Amino acid sequence: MNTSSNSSLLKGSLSVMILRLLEDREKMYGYEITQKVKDLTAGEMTITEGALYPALHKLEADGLLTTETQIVDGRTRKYYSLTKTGHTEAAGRIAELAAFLENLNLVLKLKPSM
Amino acid sequence: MNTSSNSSLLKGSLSVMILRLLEDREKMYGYEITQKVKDLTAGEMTITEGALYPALHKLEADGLLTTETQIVDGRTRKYYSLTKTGHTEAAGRIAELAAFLENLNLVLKLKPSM
DNA sequence: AAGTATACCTAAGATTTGGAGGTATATAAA
DNA sequence: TTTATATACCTCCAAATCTTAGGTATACTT
Repeated sequence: MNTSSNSSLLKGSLSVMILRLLEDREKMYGYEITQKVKDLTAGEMTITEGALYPALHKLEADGLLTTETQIVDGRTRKYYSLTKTGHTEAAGRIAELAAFLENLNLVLKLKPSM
Repeated sequence: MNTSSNSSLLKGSLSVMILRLLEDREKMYGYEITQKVKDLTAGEMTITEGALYPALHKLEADGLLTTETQIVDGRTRKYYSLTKTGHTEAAGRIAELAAFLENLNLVLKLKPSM
């Protein structure tokens, strides 16, 4: 019965998105990531915090990210950035996702970028 | 530690692939689906049976597919085809996945179809 | 006789995600 | 002044989907 909520992520894509964003931006904090994704997708994609923070913590635990906490305007920000391993892994995982997406398109026979 | 196996599916994409294949083909049986996907992707994508059969059963339970069993060369084949609801739902879910993929590309900033 | 291809299936465990809930500060509105 | 909104972090539970591993059985090839 579930028409499958249009907002839901494909499981596995979130951590790759995080890695990809951090490739471009040096360092970002959690809330910033949610806003950036919302911006990039014109509000169509929402990263929920219940998914984001566990994902960030796992990437950190796996040694791909390091953190640095700052207090800005009285509020705590926890900045994440790629480690050396993180850079390498990011490249690999992004390539892997790209390959998967290509194959997925072959099966779905969707027009390029659609 | 897990470099995330390159063969793994993005969770949620399998059922849409099944629906998409059945839009084109009228009816297919499980084993045929695994081979078709392998064919379309030059062997790069493998649908495991442990994922496929539960997915088929769920689609059937949700009323999107009906089955028809035939015995061919002494072996049982269970053919699946889209119900009327299945056709409608297929269109919706494919469009939804396409929209998600577009947004994902916006975040990943990948070249079209790559 | 044994292995491979065909053809179906299930069960256990891991992973990921969404939703709901919680805490706290700053600022704007009522 | 109180309330709502935006910023900013977090955790727990339940649901869903997948991988791995196992099972059964027939047909064909070696």
